[in-house]
Amino acid sequence: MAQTDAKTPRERYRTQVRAEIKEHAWKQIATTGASALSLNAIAKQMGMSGPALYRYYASRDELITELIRDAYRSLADTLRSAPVTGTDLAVLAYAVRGWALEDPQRYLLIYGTPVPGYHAPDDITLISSEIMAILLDAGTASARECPTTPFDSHLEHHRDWAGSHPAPPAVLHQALSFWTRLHGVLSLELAGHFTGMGFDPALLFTAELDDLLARG
Amino acid sequence: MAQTDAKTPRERYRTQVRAEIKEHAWKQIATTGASALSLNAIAKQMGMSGPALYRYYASRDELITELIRDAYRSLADTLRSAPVTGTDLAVLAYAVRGWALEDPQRYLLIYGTPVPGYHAPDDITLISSEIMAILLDAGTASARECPTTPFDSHLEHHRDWAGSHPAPPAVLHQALSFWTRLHGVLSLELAGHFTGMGFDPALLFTAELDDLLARG
DNA sequence: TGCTTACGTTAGAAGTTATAACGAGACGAA
DNA sequence: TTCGTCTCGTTATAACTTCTAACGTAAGCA
Repeated sequence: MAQTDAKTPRERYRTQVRAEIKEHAWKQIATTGASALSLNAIAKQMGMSGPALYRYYASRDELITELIRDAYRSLADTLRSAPVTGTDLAVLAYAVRGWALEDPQRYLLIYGTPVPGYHAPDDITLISSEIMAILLDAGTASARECPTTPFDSHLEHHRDWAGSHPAPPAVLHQALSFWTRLHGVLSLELAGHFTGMGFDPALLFTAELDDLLARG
Repeated sequence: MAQTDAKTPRERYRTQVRAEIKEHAWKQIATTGASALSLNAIAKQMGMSGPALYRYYASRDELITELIRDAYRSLADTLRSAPVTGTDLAVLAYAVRGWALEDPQRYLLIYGTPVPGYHAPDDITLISSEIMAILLDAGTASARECPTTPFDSHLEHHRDWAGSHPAPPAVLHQALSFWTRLHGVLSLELAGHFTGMGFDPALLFTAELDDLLARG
């Protein structure tokens, strides 16, 4: 997580309290959602009175931003340490799904409805592109011949987001489809839009994934 | 919209004020998002003081529920009046996209991150299944032969959500994929996750749609 | 042994949702 | 027209929220 090996005892205490605050914040978010996160409630749970928290986080937004950052990093770490055996984009998909189901609110904190005014700091978009790079790596490894679509041609000249990654347009396209399709199923499932419909969301997830991998 | 032809002048006034409240609520949601909707602010904009609104809506949740209901109905109406010319599921897709871009927060109010405790009333799920029925109708009209997937078999015995609709499993599957894929692209686009990436979200939307319609 | 700095406290401002009590006025009926 | 009822909008209040300000204490450092 954060730098635990601080120099002064003060810094060590500080980072430990910050971590404890985030701990309580996650517990609260898991049950009430991020929009209902209350600094006051966290403070009371920790046995100290309201404004004390502002020594550690300048505002509620700063705490949430840190939670978002941690969530992104957790997802990136999960994907990086997924047992990708050569051509398996599917492993990444199930890693994402497992990570999302493990803590739905954590997934929704990243990919759910954003606050209109909010703008993510640069380091968060960095982690985001790190995640895309992992997808591109796996996609490149399992690349296969498939007809070029108009969107592929478009990506040929609009691939800034891929940075200097050597993946061809078809792989870029596959990574984007991978992202949007899995998010489509996952977000609707986590938001509860499938409840009561009767079918198994896991099977729809697998079906979407299979269709994506068999494309061409 | 609502019943404008009420009997007594009192009821007429009441429904008009309720409509005006929603009007202001939508304006506020469009800029600040639903989570920041303030009854007090609406009241002040309408020239009356805070608690007066509670004569018209028992709580903030009730107002938001009504907004969600209206949003669902608006989407259903948009789809029903879309110029579906026989085999065109694509027309429905662009109708959805147009409706979503017209007021992103309205789309996110329906398909965005829900409040964990919230449970939609029955009439809302009715409208939701009405929307699914429209998709199934269009899918049935443009049905084509395609290999049966494991998920199709699953849907054969888990199709309660389709009610008594005569669509075969392959069409049910297509409707679900239609829903999840378009939502995947749309929600990420509306949430701003594509900003700065350089490519055109509309083209990715079209690519996903084309791939869906060419499946088989 | 001090000095400094960080921490936690209480007090308070400016918001929010929501309830309670009250006055005024509009509506419907006699 | 007059009268009773019922609805509406008001103010006051409670219980929240985030966040700032001022103050005392105590821990760390020289």
